[in-house]
Amino acid sequence: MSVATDRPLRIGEVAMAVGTTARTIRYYEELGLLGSATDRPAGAHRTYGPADVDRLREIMRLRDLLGVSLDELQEIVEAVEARAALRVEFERSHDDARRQEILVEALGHIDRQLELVRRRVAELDGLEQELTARRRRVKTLLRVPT
Amino acid sequence: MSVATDRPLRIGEVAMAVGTTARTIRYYEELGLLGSATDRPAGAHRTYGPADVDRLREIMRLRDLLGVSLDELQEIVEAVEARAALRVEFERSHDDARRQEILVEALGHIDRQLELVRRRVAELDGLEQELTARRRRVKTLLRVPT
DNA sequence: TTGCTCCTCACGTCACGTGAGGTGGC
DNA sequence: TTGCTCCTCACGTCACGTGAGGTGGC
Repeated sequence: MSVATDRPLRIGEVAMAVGTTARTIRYYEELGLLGSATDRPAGAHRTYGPADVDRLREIMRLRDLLGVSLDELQEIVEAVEARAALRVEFERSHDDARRQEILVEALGHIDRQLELVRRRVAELDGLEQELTARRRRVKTLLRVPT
Repeated sequence: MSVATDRPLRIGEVAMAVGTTARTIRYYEELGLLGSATDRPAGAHRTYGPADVDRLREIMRLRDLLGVSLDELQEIVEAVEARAALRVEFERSHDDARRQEILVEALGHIDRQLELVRRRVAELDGLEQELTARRRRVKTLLRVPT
């Protein structure tokens, strides 16, 4: 779907792709949410790969949909990193007990996020119920079915 | 469920009831989201009735669940007011054509809000799908069913 | 009268927006 | 070389948080 060249992207391209601004991306880097290339010379352009784009997209989705502060996001991102690290360890490990441990931990991370998502959905469902109830009342008064 | 006295509430009580702070309530009043008692002497305590509490609760819900800015909220609140005014007019009117018009307009307001709510729910559903998919993969690796 | 909550400034903070002035890559 | 996007300060803004100092009602 996207342009399939693997050429590194510049900050403006990334911003456009994920629907934000360059300023926001720099800000997230400053906060440590994005992890900057440590070898970038002062004043040089930032470059990004597909993994960076995915990561930013996920951060923004959590921010928007769950309404968490960037402080809380920091924690979530750390958990995501931890999961990635665990994944690598998992792939390499041949210790079955350790592999089990890693999976259980990963499950915990996922379940905590699911909790947040489901609570939100429930709240939104409540709002939707109310709105549809109102809608029905108005419709009834209009004498037009459904 | 709540304390059933109809005694007017003070700002701290309202804040506690709806889960916010006095500062926020004053700020919303300043922005015109809440409509202040124009006859309150300078320095006198603010008082609130049940209708005020309901209104604040609705504003906060829209803010949190839909993630709209207070600027956009302003518009929504105005729409809510308009609807209330139309409701009064509707009750009093004996002109059937006018009554129809009012209902149609009310329907439009409701449908616009439903649109926002449903879009959000769809986005959250997407996120939930992804998380449950991940969960399933981990579970499979753990060799524990569901 | 003593606490408590309230009041009004007013400055601080978080998550960016928005220029100002300058440098770097097709 | 000319545009364009990028860079780094740095101040502005929105939605409040947080005292500072003072007044008002059970």
